[in-house]
Amino acid sequence: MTHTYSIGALAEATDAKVETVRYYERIGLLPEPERTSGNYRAYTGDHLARLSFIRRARDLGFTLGQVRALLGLADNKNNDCCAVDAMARDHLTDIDRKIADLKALRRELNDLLGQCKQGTIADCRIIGALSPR
Amino acid sequence: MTHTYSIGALAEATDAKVETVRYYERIGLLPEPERTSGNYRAYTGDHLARLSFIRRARDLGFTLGQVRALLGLADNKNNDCCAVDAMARDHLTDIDRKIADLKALRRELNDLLGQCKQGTIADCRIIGALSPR
DNA sequence: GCTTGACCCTGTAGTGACTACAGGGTGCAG
DNA sequence: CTGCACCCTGTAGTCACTACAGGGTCAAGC
Repeated sequence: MTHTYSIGALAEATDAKVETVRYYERIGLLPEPERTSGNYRAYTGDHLARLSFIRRARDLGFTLGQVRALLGLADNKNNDCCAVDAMARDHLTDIDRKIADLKALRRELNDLLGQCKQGTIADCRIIGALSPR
Repeated sequence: MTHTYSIGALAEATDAKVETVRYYERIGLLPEPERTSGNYRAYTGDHLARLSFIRRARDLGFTLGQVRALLGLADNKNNDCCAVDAMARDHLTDIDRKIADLKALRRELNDLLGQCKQGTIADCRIIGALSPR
């Protein structure tokens, strides 16, 4: 007798929402499970493994499209590792760019706050910076 | 005779899309302009100033809700500056948190890539890290 | 067996900030 | 006049969820 999971149990085991699990099934990322006599979804350990993979990859910031690709690669053990490598490297490049953008943004806001003298809007350096010159 | 702008001209002047300009009008962020006899929107310099403000604030990462609040503050020159200040500070806190999150993510991906030895999926450290233990 | 509350189901729509498309009208240079 | 760029409205799509409506199922407790 193989152990099955309800959708709530599967969601809890993977720190996902029930609705998210149903969403992943709808978009084809997670295979449809068998159903109980009451029409409840009955997930297996394989579903648990797959969903864990998905959530972990999402936690690492991969898009669902990328997750789909990673799953495809993982499903065939003979695939070359370099495609995974390349995806991770591309993703790292994205992350580096986002960090740089955020740092530039932080610098600019800090500058504006540094000029802020506490008064009325008429004197406000931040509002002034947003307004056309 | 006051100068007016077509939607295309306004969009170009503010580095926005035409569709975005219409979107802002629909959500009430940008006031509806007069129309030409051909039913084309005829924007004024005031619209240009307001849209410039909006785009600039978006560039700084403020949400549209925050932009709406900033516009409200800017519209009354007698408002106290501290509300603007507080919004900018909150935003800075958000940015700091995002940077920290991205850095943690980068560290983790770097670790995984560092362990990557180039082989098949069966040996892949990244796939291994994503798969349940 | 009945009740009740937690959980499940499907279908649909909403979030935020855009973006794209369909189908049709306007303006103007050539 | 023609052709092309631009305009219009209305609707739907993107991404990754998230929420809600209305109804069914399950199981513990009485």
